[in-house]
Amino acid sequence: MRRRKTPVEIERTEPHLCSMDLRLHILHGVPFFSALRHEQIEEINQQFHEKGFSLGDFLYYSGDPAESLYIIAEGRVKLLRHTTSGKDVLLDLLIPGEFFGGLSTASGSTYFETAQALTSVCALTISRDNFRAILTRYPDVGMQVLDLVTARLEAAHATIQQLSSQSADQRIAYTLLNLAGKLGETHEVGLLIQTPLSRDELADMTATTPETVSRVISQFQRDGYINTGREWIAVTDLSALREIAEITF
Amino acid sequence: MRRRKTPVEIERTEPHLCSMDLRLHILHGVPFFSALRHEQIEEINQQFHEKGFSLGDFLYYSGDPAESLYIIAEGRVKLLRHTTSGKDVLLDLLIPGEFFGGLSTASGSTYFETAQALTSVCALTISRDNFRAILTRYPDVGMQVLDLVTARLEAAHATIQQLSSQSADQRIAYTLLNLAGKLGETHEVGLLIQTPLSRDELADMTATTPETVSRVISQFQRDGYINTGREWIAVTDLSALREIAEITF
DNA sequence: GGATTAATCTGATCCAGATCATGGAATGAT
DNA sequence: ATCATTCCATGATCTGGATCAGATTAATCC
Repeated sequence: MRRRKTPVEIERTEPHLCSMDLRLHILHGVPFFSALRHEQIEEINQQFHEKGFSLGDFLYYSGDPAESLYIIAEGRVKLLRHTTSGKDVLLDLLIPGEFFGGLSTASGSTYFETAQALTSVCALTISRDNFRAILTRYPDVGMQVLDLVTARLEAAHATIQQLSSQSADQRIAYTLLNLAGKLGETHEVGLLIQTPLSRDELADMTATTPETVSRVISQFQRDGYINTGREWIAVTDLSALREIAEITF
Repeated sequence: MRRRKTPVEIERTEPHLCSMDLRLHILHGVPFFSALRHEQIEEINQQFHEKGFSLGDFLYYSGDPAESLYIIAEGRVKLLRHTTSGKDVLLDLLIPGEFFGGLSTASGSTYFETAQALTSVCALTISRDNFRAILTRYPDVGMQVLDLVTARLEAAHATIQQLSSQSADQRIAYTLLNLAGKLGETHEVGLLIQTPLSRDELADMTATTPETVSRVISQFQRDGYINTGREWIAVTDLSALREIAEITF
């Protein structure tokens, strides 16, 4: 068997569970639990369950009863919405330590988004009520979760601004910068976006089509701003992309 | 002097402060304070300051140091972002009892949006740190604020989906439904959107142009779905707009 | 009431990017 | 190694809605 040419190094097929050690390590690493002591984490750990998923599996669908909150222990998950026209809208791309799913009781009892595994995934789940009890019991944790949600709201507003006022190549440049910032790892081909990422998915993130993404990406490569291949992209010239995206701050 | 023809009934010019009675009444009415007892509200009231604004005044600009959180006591405020191309993006339209401004310490220390008065406004402000202290002290309040921010995030995601996948007339129909739901008051001309609302502003909310809004609005009126005039719109056929917006749930 | 100003409407033109169509290259299966 | 599949690149065409340009109408001012 030939070697794959992609520089992305992520397990993409087998589902798997995580060891108890990893679970505790993950929970310690979760930003909003970082202030808790080890015994508290161990106690909280009891309330979590573990679920494994393979590439392409759906963790849940939008419209399902929103009973659980998820934290990624390993792998990558995308949050998306389906539209009546069949086009998907990719809202977020989540990495280990991030939470998603059923958080609020106020906004109804079903998930608004669909969550799909981009790699093999190990996720920790907790019932919404148990999680809310933790937030109430440890106000500092609650405050950190609030800050995270606020940051996501800010990011969503930035996306709305992009969609409202920027051209396709600007939105793509902006999205690549975001992804590079969140998922980028230094690599010989450039700042490699460590997630399998197709033209289709990039189109779903930027409200464009795969054809447009392909054209823009090709141009970026010709201009020497990125390196790319089948399902991978690496940024080599951040400042050029920043200029295109008109990020001046 | 002739009477204005607009059916919208909102004080649009003079700034004004609110009486102490109104302040307490407002704070009691704020959803996330509703669980607090009167003495607690009175104590919290001490930490708020009062600011009056007239139509068009800016409460703050994006980029200003984010020191205060605002709660509207009276009037209407719009949250917007400026773009390099000069086009504004209108992100939210706030009514009495809603909060905005500096909430999180995590996401930097400046406002991400600009807040502008659509009417005369009386706003209550509190320092970010004092507000966060309240949230920590009363975890139930914190949880309610978290739910509100989560609901806003969900709304922002819905907007992203709209912008990504729907046509201009669908987005306009959707926005009118949203506004009617939030600001609509029963009136002889229909479900009147109780806020001065120009074609320009509607364009800034829907990522279109004033010309397109005008054409679509005119068509909606010809179709008998709405009544409209200079800076006002009233919805007469919600279900028709829902069908256009493809809101099937 | 008439003038002035600002919001709105409407037509004509144009273009970014969607859509349609096809060929090529990387991957996985056998 | 070969084939089948999936992803990607690129050309040709089409179109929704932006842009440009006036014409109308409502509100305010005097």
